[in-house]
Amino acid sequence: MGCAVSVPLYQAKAEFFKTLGHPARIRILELLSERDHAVHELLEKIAIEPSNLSQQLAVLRRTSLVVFHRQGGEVIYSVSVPEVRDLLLAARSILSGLIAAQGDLESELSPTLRAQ
Amino acid sequence: MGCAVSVPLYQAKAEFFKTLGHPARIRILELLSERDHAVHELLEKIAIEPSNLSQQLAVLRRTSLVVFHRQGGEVIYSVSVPEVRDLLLAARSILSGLIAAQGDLESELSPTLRAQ
DNA sequence: ACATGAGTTGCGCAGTTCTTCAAGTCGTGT
DNA sequence: ACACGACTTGAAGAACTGCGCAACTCATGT
Repeated sequence: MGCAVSVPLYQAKAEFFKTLGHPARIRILELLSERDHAVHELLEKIAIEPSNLSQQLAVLRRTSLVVFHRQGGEVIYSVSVPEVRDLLLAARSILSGLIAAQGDLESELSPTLRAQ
Repeated sequence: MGCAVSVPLYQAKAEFFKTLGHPARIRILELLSERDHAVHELLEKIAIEPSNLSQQLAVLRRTSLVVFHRQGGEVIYSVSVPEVRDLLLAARSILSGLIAAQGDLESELSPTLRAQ
């Protein structure tokens, strides 16, 4: 493949991970990877202001991780890249490994974090 | 879901992705997932200030993604969680999908962004 | 035409993160 | 004991994000 990309790949990767680096956005992607949701449905399940939700959706749209379409009065979002689900799962497994390891160390110091 | 958690999992995930959301840190992880590196070796391959590199290493250390040990005069870093490699690969494949898709659309609209 | 529910956008402030410079620590060789 | 290379830490300003409020758009129902 010809292809030295001029926006170096590692920078694109960083951008990509940045868009995943926010609790609300993670939550949204998790919900959408179960099934499509209208904005007001997301709103019921994620406790944030409508405008805030809208902004987070805009971030996800900008990186094309989600797409939307109108249907009657509502706007329906869906994940555009199904593999995102795998990525989230991979992250969870790494994460639980890390937490378990730290838990071992910290269980004496701060028992607070343990239960996941 | 049994599981009300003190640090909700999706928040921990977001934190995790945040630590991946920086070009230098991605670069470091990529290099370390090939083989262990001393700091000055990383410095040769990543064009940033020593102190900056050190800070980014500190971020990765804080989340336990890397570990280090001294050996003579140098400090050697290694990835502590080998699965990180898979995660980076997964990200790359999603990313190249996205870039390919966007490239198709944008090549006619804004040739500006392309090479870069 | 108007009101209403569903979403989005613009803006300003508060809080974070990045980056650089200067100063500090820790080993090794002399 | 001293100097030097290899790193790390601290601090401060710039740059960026996140959040809520108010204003706006758009489609539907009356």
